[in-house]
Amino acid sequence: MSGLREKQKADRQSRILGAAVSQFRASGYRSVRIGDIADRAGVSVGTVYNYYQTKGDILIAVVAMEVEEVLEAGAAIVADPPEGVQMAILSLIHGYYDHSLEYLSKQMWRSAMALSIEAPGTRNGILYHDLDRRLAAQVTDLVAALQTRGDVTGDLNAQALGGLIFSNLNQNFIDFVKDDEMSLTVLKNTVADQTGPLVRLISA
Amino acid sequence: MSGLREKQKADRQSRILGAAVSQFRASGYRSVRIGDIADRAGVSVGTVYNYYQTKGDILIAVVAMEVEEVLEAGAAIVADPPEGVQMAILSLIHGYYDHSLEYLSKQMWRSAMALSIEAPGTRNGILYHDLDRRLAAQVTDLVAALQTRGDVTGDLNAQALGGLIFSNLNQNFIDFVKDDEMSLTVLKNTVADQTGPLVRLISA
DNA sequence: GAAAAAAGTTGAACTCATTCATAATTTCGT
DNA sequence: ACGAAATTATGAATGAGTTCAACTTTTTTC
Repeated sequence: MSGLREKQKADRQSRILGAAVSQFRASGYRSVRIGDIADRAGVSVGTVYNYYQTKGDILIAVVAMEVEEVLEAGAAIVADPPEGVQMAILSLIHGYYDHSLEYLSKQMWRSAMALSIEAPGTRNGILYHDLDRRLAAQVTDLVAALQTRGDVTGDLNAQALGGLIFSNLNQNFIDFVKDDEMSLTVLKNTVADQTGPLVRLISA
Repeated sequence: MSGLREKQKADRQSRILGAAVSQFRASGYRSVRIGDIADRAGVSVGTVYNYYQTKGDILIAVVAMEVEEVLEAGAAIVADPPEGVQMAILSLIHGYYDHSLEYLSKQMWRSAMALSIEAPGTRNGILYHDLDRRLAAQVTDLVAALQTRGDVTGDLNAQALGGLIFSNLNQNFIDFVKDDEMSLTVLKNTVADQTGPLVRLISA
């Protein structure tokens, strides 16, 4: 008979998250009030705070879902990269970008990024940073895999190259979410342009 | 007879900015209340809002001071770059980094970055973005100058290379301000490691 | 099965950025 | 120099995230 409480908890947690996500997407993170989320989830304001420490926590939970899926798709590419350095690297990056708006809108990404930058020491900031770190590591893994396969010059530092490529794809993604008018196509082209020279230079 | 008002205005504006900067540096942007700034500046809360539209405006005003000076120092390097691609690029980057904490603390940078990301369409966001854009353009200018001098392979796209280098120095700077423990030395070393391979590859 | 203990829910109260109607001050016309 | 007009200063009121002491519900104990 100890299952009731757990069931109610899981139920409430998912109602709160669901209410939050749909309203964040519809009206933007900022303009959704905790009271709105509470109403839609059928709980009180205080209860929302029993499940998520801050409003930002709810947002970061969504980001985590998104990035976990992105990482999973990326792992498949790293395990068996397409032929050609350019193709391999770009398909990883495009995989990231194409999935990025599955759960989150640009506005939500902006708020999440802002949160993680302003409060890096909080649970949220750390969580976000860790996701970033894992993405960067995955890019490095891909470079290393291409080196092993002989596609990338062996004497180059995979760590450094991975960091360089990741910082570029990340920075361009930031520019993308900052500009509501910018399309995924433009984002991809910009990154292709910027990593293009590098890719040609490192190809064995 | 029409000078009194202007003098008072200039005086108040600088008192407000001064009060804000010293308190931001001492206690961090977030924990300083508008009332604290008003008290220290000898004006009312409402008056602070007559001079700056939001709390963030005050912070961005400081960022602008900082970056304008950085750009000025950078222009001198672009006009007459040190010998060697590595040296030239790193001295520009180091110039940026070394000046970056003149007026702003890491905490203040974090808040400013968060502001600019979350609200890119506001006056503040646009201002910040413009400063970023000018920094990226300066890096591109340096690459182009090095190409003209024959230090960098001529057939490479200076715009793309500049973008790549800038995104990397910017991303690493973000990591730097996010980590209170990280020293300027570590920051410089990381960037040197990551741009190193690239620099070697593009040297004529 | 009832009462005590534990866990969870609630919404009013608190803080702080921002607004706005009113009051004070400076400037201008005569 | 005086009153009207324009500009600016003021701080109480508003709105939203967050906290917390009192109240409910679930679980455990006997």
